[in-house]
Amino acid sequence: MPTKTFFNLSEPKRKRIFSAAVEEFASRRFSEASINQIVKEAGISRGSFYQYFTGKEDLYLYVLTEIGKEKISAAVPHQVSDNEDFFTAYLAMIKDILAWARERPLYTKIWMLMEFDDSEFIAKLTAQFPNAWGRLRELIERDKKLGRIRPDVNSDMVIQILYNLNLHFQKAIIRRGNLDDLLPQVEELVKILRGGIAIV
Amino acid sequence: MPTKTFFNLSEPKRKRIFSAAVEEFASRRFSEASINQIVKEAGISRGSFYQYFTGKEDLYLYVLTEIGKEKISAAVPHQVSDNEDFFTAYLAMIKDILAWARERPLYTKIWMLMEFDDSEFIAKLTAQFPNAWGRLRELIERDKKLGRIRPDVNSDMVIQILYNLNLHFQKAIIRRGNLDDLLPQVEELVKILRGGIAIV
DNA sequence: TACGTATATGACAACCCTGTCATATGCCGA
DNA sequence: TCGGCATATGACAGGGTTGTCATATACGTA
Repeated sequence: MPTKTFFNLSEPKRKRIFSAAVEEFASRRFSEASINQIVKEAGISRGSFYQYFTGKEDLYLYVLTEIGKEKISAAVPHQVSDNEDFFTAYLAMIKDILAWARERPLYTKIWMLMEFDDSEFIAKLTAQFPNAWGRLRELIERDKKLGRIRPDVNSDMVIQILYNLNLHFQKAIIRRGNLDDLLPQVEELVKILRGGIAIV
Repeated sequence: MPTKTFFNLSEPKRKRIFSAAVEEFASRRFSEASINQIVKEAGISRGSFYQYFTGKEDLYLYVLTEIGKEKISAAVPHQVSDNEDFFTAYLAMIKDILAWARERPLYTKIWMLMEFDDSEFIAKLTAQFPNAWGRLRELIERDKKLGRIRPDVNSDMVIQILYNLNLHFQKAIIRRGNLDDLLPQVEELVKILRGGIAIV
């Protein structure tokens, strides 16, 4: 948690620091991110930084919290009804995420880099936050009971497939800003997931 | 390529350096690996290192070449016959990899860490080597013609699914060195890929 | 033995990084 | 105006990294 001193700062200054942090954390993994770079970019002195935050972890947590706040207030949580099956719910969710990725590419990149950081701190962090995929898992279980999904499939594996492919799509977005040909790909993925690829 | 001086060295000394390099490259990504650590472990001086190799890249390339030599001489390349379909071929490939991983855990870890390194050097390196996934793609195409795989599925998407899940498994292995529960997971993945999860 | 070549060495400069701390400046109320 | 508190600063120490280079030692041959 940032210090009282930090919150006493003027909003422009706070935003300057926040932006600098976002920029750094979106370009390097947490473990490689440099406080030096951040203070330079934010135009504050090294000493000041340690008067605002106890260290890099503190700042990172603050950035994540702020991003989370904005995301919650921005995203309209997708409502799932009973006659909407898992597949369409997933597609809707993906569309939400893709929209968010287009709107806030830096935030998305921070999230992505977090995925590829093996530091102790990041491991602990991701372990704490229960992700959105948990809700999706529940949908699979529900559809199993409703007779829409084969009860013998491993729900976790399905989530793993979707989660990792999602990561792949995000990577693609960041590389080449175009996301028009992405939705067809997701639809292709859903098609394969739904019916498999083998001829029986 | 290492210098003439390096190859003039006694075999024990060469092996000592090689082992130290393997150990370092198996515990940190290439970009994070430290020459200091390697020379310390190998018991040679910093100056000597630069008399053997032009730099870290040179050493890394040498290590990869040596590993490649050993792999080629050790692994019996898996032969794919016509009556063996894509799924069993894929499973066989995974089993080969797992066997190799058990035999040479450090080499496998080097290969895994390479996947998660975004440095320029590693990007160029992996771009050069045509990967095993290309061959797998050909198998899918073949099975489409043989009427084993639905011709309307996107082969690239199938490869993407396998590749990204593979990446995920790698990550899990790196985090907690256990690879015993991997095969069941891969089998579950194949099951889903084969027949899908929906009830029609 | 003596000399030239091959090999080994670690100090060095240069460049990163972090966290601290004595000092300086700003601000506000008495 | 003056004191006291809040805030800002950058030099500093200590740690890491890399690549170089003058020097020292070993080795082999004449």
